[in-house]
Amino acid sequence: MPEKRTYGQACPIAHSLDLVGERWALLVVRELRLGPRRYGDLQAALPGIGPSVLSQRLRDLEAVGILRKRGKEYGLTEWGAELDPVFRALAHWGVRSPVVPLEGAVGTDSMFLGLRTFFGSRDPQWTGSYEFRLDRDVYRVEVREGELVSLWRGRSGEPAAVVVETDDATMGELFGGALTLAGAVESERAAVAGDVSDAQRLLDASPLSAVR
Amino acid sequence: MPEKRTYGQACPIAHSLDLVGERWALLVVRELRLGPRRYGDLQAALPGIGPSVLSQRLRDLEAVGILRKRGKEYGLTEWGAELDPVFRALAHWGVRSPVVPLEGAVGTDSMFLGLRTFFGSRDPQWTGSYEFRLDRDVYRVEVREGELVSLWRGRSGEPAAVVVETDDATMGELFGGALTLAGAVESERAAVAGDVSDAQRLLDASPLSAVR
DNA sequence: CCGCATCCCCAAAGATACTG
DNA sequence: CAGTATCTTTGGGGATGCGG
Repeated sequence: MPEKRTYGQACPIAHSLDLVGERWALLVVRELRLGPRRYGDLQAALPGIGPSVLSQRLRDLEAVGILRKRGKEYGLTEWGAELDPVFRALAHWGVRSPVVPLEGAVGTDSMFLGLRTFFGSRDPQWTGSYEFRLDRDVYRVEVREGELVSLWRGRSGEPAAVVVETDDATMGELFGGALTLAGAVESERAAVAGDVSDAQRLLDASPLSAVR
Repeated sequence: MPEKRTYGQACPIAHSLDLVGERWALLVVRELRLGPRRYGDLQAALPGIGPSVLSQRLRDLEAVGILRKRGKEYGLTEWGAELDPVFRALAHWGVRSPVVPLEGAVGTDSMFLGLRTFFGSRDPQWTGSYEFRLDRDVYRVEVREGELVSLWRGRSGEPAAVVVETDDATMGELFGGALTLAGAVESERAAVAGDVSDAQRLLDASPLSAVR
């Protein structure tokens, strides 16, 4: 039995990289940040990973306690979820990259993860709950006293104050600022139950354009 | 010419990993966090890396603008230095790892990087400058109004208020809390010019034991 | 010496096929 | 759908060598 390949350093950074530094590992974890997913979901979200590598990563990450398999779903453990600051730091650094700009289609997960990462508001007056029903997934967002306190895939217990129903493409335009929610409702590309301008506020709270 | 291997995703996290996600890449950057180093220094600090991989990483990291070669020294660019929050996040996560505890000798760089990462003090009264002369390297630390404002390898312009001269091993014990600076001076394992208790305060400001 | 390039070998990743 | 099995390709680890 060959022993696992490691950097063999006492440094906590090297240790972290021993755990999540393998190719694809952090991207697998990223896919679970908004909630549990199944094997097929991960494979679809990570084009190019190949089934054997995905299996390997899932096994490794579970072995060290970053994720746990429950039935057919893989979900982050509490400790795995604590990688959040790492993702935040990487994302904040990455968007400032002078290297060839990012291109390609963004999935809906990425949009909401971007909201979580770049959410900016300290308005203590602002409290609200939002639900976005898209083509495939539902996202639930909770803002309390100006802080984004929770953001998950899938509907939550109690109903949200504002419910937005639209398709993935329109959602992208809404997050990108190319379209306002009022405009989308006007052209019947979105339906809203609740306060439209309140939901618009949430869309504006992720200053993606301001960062680049 | 085969085009570079990339995750090919628009996500800023994936993009970051395209830049620093290759094996050894982040550890090379880590070695430069306290100041420029030469090829041989890096090779010595990264046992097992192998010369070709090190060359490759240095070339790649320079190509994307994370580091720059000046004469024989490799140093971080401003953007490269902005990876600091990533290292902080990784270190904070890594020390909480439930996996087999870190073992092995820690270099002096790691000790001072630990100080930078886990420095905890908000005492606005505290301002001071410190120089540590060890076996091979000199480290310069600056605290202003309770904040660690600078920490570099090599001596700085003006002389520090407190100068500690000792060997690497003793320094490790000092940071680990196994030995007090007063005790080290007593047993002639360290020599101090300036306020001993002031320097001790700095050593105590990195609550390594409190973290685990 | 130091800073690499070269070579060889193995382990990990990519691609595809296949099975419960 | 959820993976395993197999094959090929690529990249990393380690030793050696060579030029400045």
